[in-house]
Amino acid sequence: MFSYKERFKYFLKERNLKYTPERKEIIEAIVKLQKHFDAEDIYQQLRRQESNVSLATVYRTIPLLVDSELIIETLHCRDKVLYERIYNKKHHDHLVCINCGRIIEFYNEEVEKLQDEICRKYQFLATEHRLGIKGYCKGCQDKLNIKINSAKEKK
Amino acid sequence: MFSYKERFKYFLKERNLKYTPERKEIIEAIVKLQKHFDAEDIYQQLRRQESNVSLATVYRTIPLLVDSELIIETLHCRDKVLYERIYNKKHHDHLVCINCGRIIEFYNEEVEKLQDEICRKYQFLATEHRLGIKGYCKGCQDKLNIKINSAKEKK
DNA sequence: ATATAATTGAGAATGATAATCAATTACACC
DNA sequence: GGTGTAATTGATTATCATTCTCAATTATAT
Repeated sequence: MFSYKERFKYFLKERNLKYTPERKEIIEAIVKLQKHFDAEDIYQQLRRQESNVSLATVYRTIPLLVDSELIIETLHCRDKVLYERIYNKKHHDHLVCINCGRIIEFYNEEVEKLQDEICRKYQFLATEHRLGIKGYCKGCQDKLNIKINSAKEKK
Repeated sequence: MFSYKERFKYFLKERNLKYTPERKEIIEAIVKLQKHFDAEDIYQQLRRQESNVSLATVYRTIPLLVDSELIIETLHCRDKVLYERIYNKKHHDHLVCINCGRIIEFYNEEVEKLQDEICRKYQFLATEHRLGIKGYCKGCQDKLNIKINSAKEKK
């Protein structure tokens, strides 16, 4: 199993692209980031590790990271695109609290199987799938005093 | 069962908001739009029906339409937010072709049940859920000569 | 070492959406 | 049916994430 850096290097070579110090530093930043992050988070992490890679380069590098399957676009949150690392990670889906922003990850084998079934039915070749459930986490339900079965009343 | 217009009127009254000619025209436009649409599509439809409602008002009205559960935000496509009507419509999910943009709608009872189960497990109160599968539709698979099991090679 | 295509940073451009504000208007109350 | 007031509107400007431009630089194949 290759490291993120090795995998990226290989991907770049495969496409006759260059492995630059900037790309190396971005990979190093990505690996340090936890959970979900956006372009600005990567940029901030670069600052933290004394790197001067520009935000433009961060934006330019993101599609390469996505294509090389090191990260994936997961959610849109407040007009921002959020990514997460996927290399050597198990696929999962998300529960997103619309009140506090908390993200709960889950994996359900049955859901995966059903998706395969659905794709077969429509002769669809899936490259990616995403199940996102939005609502209120337990904490916020209590805080807001929302009762089960009345989510629709609450805004 | 109320019409879109009646439902919206009622919603506005409930909140002490006004039922203006502009809002009436927007509702009329929404009802005429097929499938998925964005703010600009609503604006164009308004032009078609001789209405001069401004784009600003369209943007301002969208959250009201969402809150009143007449439309729902379905997908992000090329930096645009797409909506669709949901009042008196059955819930469904989407298969989105990343080559031609075609959207296939489907409904799967099992998936719905599993989602309820997952929410129960995490004590999560769902207000909305979305299952989006991206990939290649049959037509594009043929056109691009993509073989099943090699989606990952293709970009 | 050289050639060349890829890459970079800085800043300008884009484009969807949101905010501002003065003028207008719906509607609850009399 | 008038009145008062808070909501609404159009026009315009602002915002802000993301993309583009371009001249200068650099990685790498030969």
